[in-house]
Amino acid sequence: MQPIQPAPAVSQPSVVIATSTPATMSAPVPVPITCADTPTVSQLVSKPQTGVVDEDGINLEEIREFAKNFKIRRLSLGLTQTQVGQALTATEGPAYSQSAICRFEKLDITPKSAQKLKPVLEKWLNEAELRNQEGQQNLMEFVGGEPSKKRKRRTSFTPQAIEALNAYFEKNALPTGQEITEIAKELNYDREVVRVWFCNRRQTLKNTSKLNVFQIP
DNA sequence: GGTATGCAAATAAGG
DNA sequence: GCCTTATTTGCATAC
Repeated sequence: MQPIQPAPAVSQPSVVIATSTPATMSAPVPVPITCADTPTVSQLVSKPQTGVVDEDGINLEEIREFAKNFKIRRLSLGLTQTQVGQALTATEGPAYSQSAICRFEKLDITPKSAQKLKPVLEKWLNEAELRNQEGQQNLMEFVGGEPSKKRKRRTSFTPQAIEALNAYFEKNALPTGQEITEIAKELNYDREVVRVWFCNRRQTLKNTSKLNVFQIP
């Protein structure tokens, strides 16, 4: 079919934050170049100057408390993050992965996300504890439900597909609808998936070149 | 084998 | 419908 090309040399969007300074200069500020990075709950909560309530009126202290408790209660039920994630995907409400549970427990998420996730976890955990009281078997039934779900599963492109997409991108970063349809057909991916790929690719390209502007020569 | 995390796919919102 | 920009979230894999 198609011989795999050596490498299009499309430099990966590695976020290089230039901190390497000539030995003499001692930088008092850690790393000020963060383009619009929304801070996580844990970052905010560990900052004494910010109160317990953030700009959007989210009670960070309450979330921190709940997250801590959630973990304790989850472990008491003998459940893993993976199990909780799977169970959440089964019950109604949004689906979440093990990563999401992990990030919530660590508060490695924005206050907004935490605020959204908290009631979902709260409700689920209460239900799980109730089931557990009725017997271990009951809990396991509750945990192991059917998949189904809202958010589209993340597509994993094959290395060959990425290579091909990058090749198209280098020729034309903004393909027309018709072109997208053809590329999708050619590579055998959903048209929408391909369209979003181009959007994301343009975005990362733009962001990385923005970052480069700040790099010390 | 459970948890943490980097990268990037998917989504939200505004135009 | 499609774009951009900002953000959320999950797969894959390192720890």
